Amino acid sequence: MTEILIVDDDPAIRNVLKIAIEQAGYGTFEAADGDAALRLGQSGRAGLIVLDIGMPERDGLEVCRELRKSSDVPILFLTARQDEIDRIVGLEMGADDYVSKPFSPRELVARIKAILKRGQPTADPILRRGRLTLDPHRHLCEIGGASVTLTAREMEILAKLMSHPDHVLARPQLVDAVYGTNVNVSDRTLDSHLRNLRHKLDEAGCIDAIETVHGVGIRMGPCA
Amino acid sequence: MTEILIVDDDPAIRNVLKIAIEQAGYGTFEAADGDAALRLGQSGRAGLIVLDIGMPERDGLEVCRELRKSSDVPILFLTARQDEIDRIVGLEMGADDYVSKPFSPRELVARIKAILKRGQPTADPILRRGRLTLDPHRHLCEIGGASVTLTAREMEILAKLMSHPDHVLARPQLVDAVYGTNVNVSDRTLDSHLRNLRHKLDEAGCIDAIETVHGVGIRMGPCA
DNA sequence: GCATGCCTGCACGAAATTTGCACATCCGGC
DNA sequence: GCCGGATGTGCAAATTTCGTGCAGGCATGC
Repeated sequence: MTEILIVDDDPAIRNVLKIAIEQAGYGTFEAADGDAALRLGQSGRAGLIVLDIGMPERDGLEVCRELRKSSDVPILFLTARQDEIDRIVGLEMGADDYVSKPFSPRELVARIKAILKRGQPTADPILRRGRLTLDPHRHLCEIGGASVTLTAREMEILAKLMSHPDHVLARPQLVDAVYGTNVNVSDRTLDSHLRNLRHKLDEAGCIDAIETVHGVGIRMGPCA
Repeated sequence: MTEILIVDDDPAIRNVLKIAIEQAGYGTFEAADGDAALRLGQSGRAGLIVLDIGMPERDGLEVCRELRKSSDVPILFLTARQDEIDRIVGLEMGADDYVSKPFSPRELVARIKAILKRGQPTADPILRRGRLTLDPHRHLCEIGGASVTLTAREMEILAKLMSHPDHVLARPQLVDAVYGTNVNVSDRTLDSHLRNLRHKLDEAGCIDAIETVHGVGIRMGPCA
């Protein structure tokens, strides 16, 4: 049976959630603060996490960010204020959906079912690497919460690099990935894009994320 | 039947693991500390090892490092803290996966099945020899955890040597392996590369890892 | 039509590597 | 102990690979 982790600092709300969700046939377990949420979330026990954003100390966004480093568990956000919503609709968090307070239990359960039904295919393969997040499908890139504007080519190159973390990709491989085979583009062109990409990543704080291995190729570094 | 070695200093956790794993149809046997783990692990009886990182005395990382010198048995780490996770994701350890405490037995079993199913094809052929680890695909070289920077040629030569441990390779063979046949490079050139390689390995602590057999060729020594 | 942004890729300087010469050493056989 | 071939070493030229500044070509939006 799928188990759902409920995270909210308000016991009353936790209880409402618990009842609604269990009545829908899912198991539940709870966390009252960010730290506990993180610990339980990382256990892998949860098939989905209902996560309140507004919590003292470690808030939901932060918990989500941490969790995403090691897990792709679906997350459904609970939000109280409109401006919180703005912060999660972006890809930043890798949130799967959100529900505003006050919410109707019935709607909440419906959202949960929808998320679980669409199953694993978290649809868009969102690439993560350290503080760097890339969603090629939506053409979005963020570093530690700040969004970075990339051009089409930059996005393609970065996506290819990120989909093979740590691996050294030869220039021809990269060119093929971006332009398709049997296309003739100069190595200098690739370099130009790499330069722009590096510049942007550097500015956003990911210094030296793209490494050059002389005579071999390009590698996606840690992006600490 | 596949037998799984459970290593943890906490008897309670060992028991949880034992029950979960046996219920999944695997046999188990246990070790309560690093020394025992090493002894049992080297016996070759285990088809997989579940290894706790946080143990007094000889910790899991050290056990893994030792085991890797002589075995490719799959290892699933148990970790309690995030910073431990950081240390194993690198290639250094050759860990196959990890599970955070507290963990759900179900997930643990799922991970075990996944690892065993994916079988041997540990994907990238990673060369190991004593404290020396070489990953040609990632163009990474590590000695006892410290990374060593190699150039393209050095990497090729070392890879060739490591893929024939203890065998003496004639110079022509080495040259062919690196440059392809019917290429004309001076023996002095190979010597130059060997010199640089030796220098780097020495500095990193692997002294005399590359031996010369006068009149015959080059051999990859133990790299103690 | 014009401004703006992106894609390409040329020319050139900067670096990182590779190569191998000239000479010192070493090894093994006699 | 001496000799010739096999190796190791210091060094610097030759080569290969990169990064950068810059400019033309295009497509898009106004």
